[in-house]
Amino acid sequence: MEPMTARASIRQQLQRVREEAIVVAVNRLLATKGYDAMTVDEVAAEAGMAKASLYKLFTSKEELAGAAMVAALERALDFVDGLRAEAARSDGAIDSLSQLKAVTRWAMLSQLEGEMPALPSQNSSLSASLQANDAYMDKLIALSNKLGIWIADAQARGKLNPALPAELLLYTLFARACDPVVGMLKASGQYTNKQILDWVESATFNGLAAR
Amino acid sequence: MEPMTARASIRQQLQRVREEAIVVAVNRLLATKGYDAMTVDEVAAEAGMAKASLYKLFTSKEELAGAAMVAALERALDFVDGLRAEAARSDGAIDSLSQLKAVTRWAMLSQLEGEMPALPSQNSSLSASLQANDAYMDKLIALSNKLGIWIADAQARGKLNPALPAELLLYTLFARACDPVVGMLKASGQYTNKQILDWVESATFNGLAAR
DNA sequence: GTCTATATCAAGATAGAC
DNA sequence: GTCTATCTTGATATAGAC
Repeated sequence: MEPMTARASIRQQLQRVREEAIVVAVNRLLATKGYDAMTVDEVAAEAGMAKASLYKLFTSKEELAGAAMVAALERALDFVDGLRAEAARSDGAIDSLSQLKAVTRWAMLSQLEGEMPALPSQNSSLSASLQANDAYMDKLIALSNKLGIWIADAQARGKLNPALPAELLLYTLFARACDPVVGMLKASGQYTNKQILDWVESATFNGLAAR
Repeated sequence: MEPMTARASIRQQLQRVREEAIVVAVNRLLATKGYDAMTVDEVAAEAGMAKASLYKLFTSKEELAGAAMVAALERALDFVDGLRAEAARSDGAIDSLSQLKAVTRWAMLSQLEGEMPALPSQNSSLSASLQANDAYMDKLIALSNKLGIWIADAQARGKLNPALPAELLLYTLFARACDPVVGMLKASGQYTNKQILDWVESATFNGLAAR
């Protein structure tokens, strides 16, 4: 009996490694080309296996995208939790606005490095399947809740504009994670990543108008 | 000879009407579903003709999209020219920042009404063909130049943040025309169009942070 | 369990009748 | 000039050998 479970465990680990390779490939392709332009052939090639093998682990292209989106949300949640832990250690020296700015910068940097899968534009066939994906929805709601707490706090303290609905603030932060402006500035090739992040952060929180 | 030219002119007008019906249909579909999800069958159905007839007037799906994008840029240029005329009449009472805000609101309202075709996300097969489309590029550059003049003026007068590169300001205004936040707020169904426009305009120019 | 080869299908594009 | 019917292609998904 021991050998059997050991063998099973090894198999599971191998399978897990292959699954992760696939998810990484999907993530990169979603970030660079988007869902529609991504083909399953490309995913298989990049993950180093035949397409049929891939379909043993994931039953559809939509499921592939779902797994990559879940992984991206997990990274975001990890980052947010890291910030919370840091803030707890710093004993109140880090306010919620700084944390929101840090998440925004992290998301934009991920985009610049080709690691942030693009949000499904509404009406895509993808968005329907994502909304039916429990793992995805759970993570999305968890992330929204954690950001929502910071937003409410920042508004209550007068750091974020209290006249704006919290919903708009949340959506805007999500939108920055796949803001085309970031990619356009990078494509122009004249600026460093730090400049781009500083400017877009400034534009997001302080606005385009002079203060 | 007269009858022939008269007949030809009538034919041309009929053709033109049909072309416009097609462009309107493409525009609506691009605004609601995006390029990839839009099918030529849908376009033909919505324009009220067979697909083969449509292909007599436009040689490819990419050309369809190009024509719709050109029409959208022409609407934007018309609106901008209208603002310039108005400002000329008002004798300096309307400053460039107000004009930029007005264009932004107009673009977002067009989006809310399903009349603003979505910008091609980079790396799309569409963006390559658009960059090879002279009519499109001419209008795009013309619009960028006119907005660029307002931007430079507003920065020189200290109305727009002079620390931000003009390129970022321009890209940001274009991005607002297809900002997913606008659609998400509308989808929530709780807000009027005016509220949405006011809030997103405020977020864009004044920032999310309290002033 | 993995791969080669193939089925299936949707969508862009066209032929040919009228 | 317009339409019906068809071609063609590219991509998702699967069958079956090993």
